[in-house]
Amino acid sequence: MPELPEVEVVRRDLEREIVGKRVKAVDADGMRSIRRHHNRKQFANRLVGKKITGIERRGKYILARLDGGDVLVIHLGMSGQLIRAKGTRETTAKHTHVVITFTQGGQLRFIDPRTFGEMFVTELDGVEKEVAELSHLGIDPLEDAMSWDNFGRLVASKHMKLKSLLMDQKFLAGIGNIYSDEILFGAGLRWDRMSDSLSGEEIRRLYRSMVETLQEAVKHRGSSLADEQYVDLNGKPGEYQLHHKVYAREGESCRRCRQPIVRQRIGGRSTFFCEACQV
DNA sequence: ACGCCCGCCTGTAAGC
DNA sequence: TGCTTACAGGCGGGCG
Repeated sequence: MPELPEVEVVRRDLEREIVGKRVKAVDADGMRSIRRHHNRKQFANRLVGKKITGIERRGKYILARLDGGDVLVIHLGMSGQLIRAKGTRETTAKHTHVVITFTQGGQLRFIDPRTFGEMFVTELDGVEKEVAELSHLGIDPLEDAMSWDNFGRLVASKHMKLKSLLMDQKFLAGIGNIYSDEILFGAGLRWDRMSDSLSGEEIRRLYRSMVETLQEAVKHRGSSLADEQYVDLNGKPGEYQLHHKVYAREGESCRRCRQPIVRQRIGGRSTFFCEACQV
């Protein structure tokens, strides 16, 4: 369940590790992970011989720019991992779907048991030079700086429960189940508060909590939970789970008021919050 | 316009 | 012990 902070950690790792490298070979084990392409050869052909010139992020998507203008887009889905390998001799993990080998040696491997993730190569579109396939994405909370009152106007323009709004990728790109709960705790707001009911003070708290929570999570290299797969490019788990205030803490005492954290299931998903601290 | 369900997936763990 | 069921949940699509 990599969300914005986990994807940002991997982006930074990739920036250090693969920028400047040239693709020598591409192996894909089937079509599931590269489903936007016609076949494996077509996917490989758009990568082989290309040099990686930069790594960007849009919400939960990683964009690896290639010389020649194309972009390799990567989404980790629920269980995707990008892992650096020294070479072919390193044992291949189960569910490895794509292996990119560089001319300078070294590999980038895409491992994804649940196969919700994907990779595709596309061109940059139009004057804006954007990825057309990602044009539906909303504001990136860390990349697209904006004033809190502008944020407030956007929030108030919707009539949605706060958690749904935070997780709506068309509105804000990058926030999922873990960080929406953590952000709302930080803001002292319940998940089911309506977005057009917030006072100026509450808007400020929400905006501040969103930015600070995501930044803190990046600092601690993201969240790795017992039942999830997230690790960085070197296979190392994150540590932000140790700082979670509510997520996966049902029955444990609130770090602020000592009352037990409550779990509610909404639409098949778990939501964690403190009934005393969040109003 | 929004809420909610489904289908896509596999690994893990709890329940019978 | 071994099978079945629930759960984890991002995302797109469909329906009310």
